Amino acid sequence: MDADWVARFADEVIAEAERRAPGKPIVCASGLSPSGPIHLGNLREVMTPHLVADEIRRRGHECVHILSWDDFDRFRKVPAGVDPSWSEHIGKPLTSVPAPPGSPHPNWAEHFKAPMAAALAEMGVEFRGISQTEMYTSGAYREQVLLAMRERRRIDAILGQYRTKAKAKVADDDEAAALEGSGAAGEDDGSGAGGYYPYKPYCSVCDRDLTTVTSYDDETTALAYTCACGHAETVTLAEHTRGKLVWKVDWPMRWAYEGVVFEPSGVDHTSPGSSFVVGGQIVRAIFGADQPIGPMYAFVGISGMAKMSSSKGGVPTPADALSIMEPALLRWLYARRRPNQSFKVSFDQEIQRMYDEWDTLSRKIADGSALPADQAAHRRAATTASATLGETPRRLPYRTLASVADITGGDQEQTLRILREFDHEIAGLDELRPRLDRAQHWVATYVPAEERTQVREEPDTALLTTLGTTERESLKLLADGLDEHWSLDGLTALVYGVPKIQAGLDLSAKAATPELKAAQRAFFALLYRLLVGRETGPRLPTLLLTVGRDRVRRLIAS
RNA sequence: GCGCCGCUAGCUCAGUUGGUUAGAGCAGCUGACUCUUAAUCAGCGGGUCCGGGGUUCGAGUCCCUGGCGGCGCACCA
Repeated sequence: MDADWVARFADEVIAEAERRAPGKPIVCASGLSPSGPIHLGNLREVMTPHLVADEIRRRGHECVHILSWDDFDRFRKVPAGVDPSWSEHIGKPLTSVPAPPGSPHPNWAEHFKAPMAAALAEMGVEFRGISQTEMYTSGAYREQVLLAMRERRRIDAILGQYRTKAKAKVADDDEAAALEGSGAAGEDDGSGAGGYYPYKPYCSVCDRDLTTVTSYDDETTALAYTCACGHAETVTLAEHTRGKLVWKVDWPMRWAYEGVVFEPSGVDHTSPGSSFVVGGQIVRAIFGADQPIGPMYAFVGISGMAKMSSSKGGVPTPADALSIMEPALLRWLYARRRPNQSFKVSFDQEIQRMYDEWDTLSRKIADGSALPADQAAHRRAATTASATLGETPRRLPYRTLASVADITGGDQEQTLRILREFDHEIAGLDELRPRLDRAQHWVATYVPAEERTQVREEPDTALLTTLGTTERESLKLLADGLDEHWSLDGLTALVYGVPKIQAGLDLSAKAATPELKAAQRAFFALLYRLLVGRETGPRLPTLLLTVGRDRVRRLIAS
């Protein structure tokens, strides 16, 4: 049996589920707020339960992974890059805010949910999405809402244990004064004159949550509120559906409602008084259910996209990552590290090393030499309980594909011709996809222009005129040999052979004296300077083939 | 102030409920190769498991205590 972190959580969850509700499907959960682009950090909120749920299914247990879309949350702020006029929607549910201009989606929440759902599908993540807007507005949580309101004083007391601001500080004047002086805003006191209420209605006139509950009657469920827009009314909570429980009550309510056994959360929920800690008390005391097993996951960083992300006005999303790597690789990044460990998703050169590691691991899996934990991570990345993720039929190294994409600029014909020199059995580019597409996209989108290979348009006459006779001779030898040696192997022999001939040796002589090696190195550097204006570049045979005979001759003619 | 997490090879990390001689990848070194540019293949070396105390026949693993680093919280979802 595997002993990686996923298997250990699965052990724990299965045992706990047996204790709580024997024989029932096991529930793992994720929650996402579609208030903006859903990034790679948020993906961990989904991948962690996904991997655990998938392991549970592999073991033959019935398991459902629910993904709660917190689309009934309030629209909090207008992100940079969006028309400031959207500020009029602040306070409305995310599903009532218009999508950003040009979006094909009906509202703000849908605009950000859609790409995430597509990325998850591509990654083989199966889940049951639950719109909180639908749940609340359909009255699904009716009983729970009424219960929470009935128990508001006990909820208030639980929350009160963690409240440190001035309100409850009648006992210690000095400390209260000190807190006042610390600059914290003291005006937003959730519990108004009428007391504490865990339910917040959206105003029936302006649809914003700038409301204050002023009274509630347990018998009739009559709830009176006022809104900052001037509206005031009394509704019957037993029939009202345009409002929600405050977050710290909402979350534990859903744990109980869905019977969640496993739901991780970000490290920002670890503090005393945070929603996970308070939620644990509330779910037990008010809703009579247990808190899920909930590991805290660390943040996911990125590398190599600092400039891009700021210019695009956002952080990279799973879709961005999938544009430069295959789904299995992205899954692997989340499977190989324990949740409490942070890691980075690479958009820079690191991705090449990442792919090398992945290919090496795949080979070790094939010949059985991989370590158990590595085997587990690989299997979780490449397959799920119900599917095998699509993979590239013929897998050439990512760095090779990237290098070819770099010098061909994505030209199909040239790409095929050059790659065939690496692997003669390639029938067509299709069998190199989708890895080839990802590598090409990476080069085109994320490799900085100054690191791209740029073949010179015109000869470097300034350099050519300074060359000595030996160098001129070497260039002539190369130019004269191009026709005869026009293949990957032939050109390899030629570029190494030119310095040999100049040293009085035969083209194919076996010799590797330090002097000859130095001469070869110098010759290569000269060719790079003349062809691409730098000291180094892609392997010369590859480069020469790509540039073409005539252009090579033109660039090195002295 | 309160709380969470981390500290194992040069780097990134594995190390079930304590149990032989603490393992991988990358980097490094050596060798092979007419294949330079972070090529490929084969092999090798490399650790005071943050410090101190304790429990135990036995501690990287458990307890206590210091240190360093990262992050979060104070009636926001």
